[in-house]
Amino acid sequence: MGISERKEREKAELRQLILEGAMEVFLEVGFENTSIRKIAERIEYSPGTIYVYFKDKDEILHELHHTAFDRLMEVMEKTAVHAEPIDQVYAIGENYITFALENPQLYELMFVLRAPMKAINPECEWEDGWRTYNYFKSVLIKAVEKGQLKLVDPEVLCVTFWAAVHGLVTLYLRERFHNLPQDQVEPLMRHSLRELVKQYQSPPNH
Amino acid sequence: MGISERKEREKAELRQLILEGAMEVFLEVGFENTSIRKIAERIEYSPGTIYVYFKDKDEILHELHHTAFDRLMEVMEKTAVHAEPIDQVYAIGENYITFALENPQLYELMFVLRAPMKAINPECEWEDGWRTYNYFKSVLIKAVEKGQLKLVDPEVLCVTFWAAVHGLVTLYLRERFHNLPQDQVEPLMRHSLRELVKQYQSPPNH
DNA sequence: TGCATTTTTGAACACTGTTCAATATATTTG
DNA sequence: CAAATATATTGAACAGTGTTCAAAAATGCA
Repeated sequence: MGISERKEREKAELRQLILEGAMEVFLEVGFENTSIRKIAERIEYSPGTIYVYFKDKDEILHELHHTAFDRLMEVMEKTAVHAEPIDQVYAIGENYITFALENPQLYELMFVLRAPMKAINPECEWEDGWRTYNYFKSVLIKAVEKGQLKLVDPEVLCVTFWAAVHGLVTLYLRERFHNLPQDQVEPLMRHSLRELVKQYQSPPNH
Repeated sequence: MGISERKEREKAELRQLILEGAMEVFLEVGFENTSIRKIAERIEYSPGTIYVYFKDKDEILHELHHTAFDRLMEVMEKTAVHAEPIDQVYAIGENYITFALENPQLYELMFVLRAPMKAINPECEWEDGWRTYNYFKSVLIKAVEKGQLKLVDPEVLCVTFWAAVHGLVTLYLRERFHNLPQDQVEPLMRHSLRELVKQYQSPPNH
């Protein structure tokens, strides 16, 4: 029976079409203005159809958040070209900021908005987030083992660095750096990050 | 003419009543579920009345955000009991985290949500935020001058510390620390902060 | 009391996420 | 091929949202 296989394929294709339309609308008009009706109109289906393929809007946003993580992971893995872990730490931080500033909507979906998290089973893990977290932590551990970072608990290091860059980009994206001269904000953010990592670097031993 | 004075007083009182009702509803049901109709119902007026006293919903949220800053400012100023600026830096950081965790709704209004910022004239300054920012910066400057913090540009110090604690609490409030053992998250956050400030402290001279 | 102002109202508009009986299409059976 | 069945899609309906504005109610003044 090749028919049921074709049907499954078609279902998967329509599901994908919905996600693509959703991503287009989302990137164009932002989270607050993305509606099911707009997505439906974009792909020329009725609003009701979308609910055959997705439980609710949160599930759609969770899927978009998932593909966003794939992109961030790519950006992070590119830093593996650096031979020294400490150089990779700097590179990950810089790329993280760049990613957030270049993809503000995606960034908010991944780390700010509540919606995509609501689609996650409370028991279950936040796999997407954890993948990137653990990648970064593994680099930090290597840097500590090589004596390039001070002997601080890697969990603490990881949370601190992550929170710092997350804080920088979200304060910026949500316009809380409004009073700083706008053309100096991005350099300031990047300077802040470099200085931060520097403070945690091991001092040259005598 | 005492009548027009009384009328003005009554108008101010109703405005205040709306804000109090709005704050009640907001704290009870959160930002996403706060509606003009619910506020109106709470104070037993019709929805239309609210629009006589406020331009739109954002203006109401901006007012709430304003009183929230008054509370945070109180909490910060209490740290002035510390004689040494460096002690005050630690205390401000700790109180900031405590404030955010005890008043999550208010915190999001102040530093996360877009709504209250939309009510601000784009030309104008974000006074509420700037008041607290400058207070913190002045303490940092004192700590640097006293040789308690390393000679880092106070602006960089200020942005870094602020971003770090903001990052910690927002990742927590938006459930991005979901995978960490929940009972260890708050201690971890506070540990992260202490370690951070420690790194920026001046080494003992000679 | 009658008139003029001010204040308050609530229906109406255009949206939102979501549901579900009815319709349309596609597949299988006789 | 035609009828019956199964699947897919629809769009009206529901309860909610922020906001507006003509009408109604309340108040002040002569």
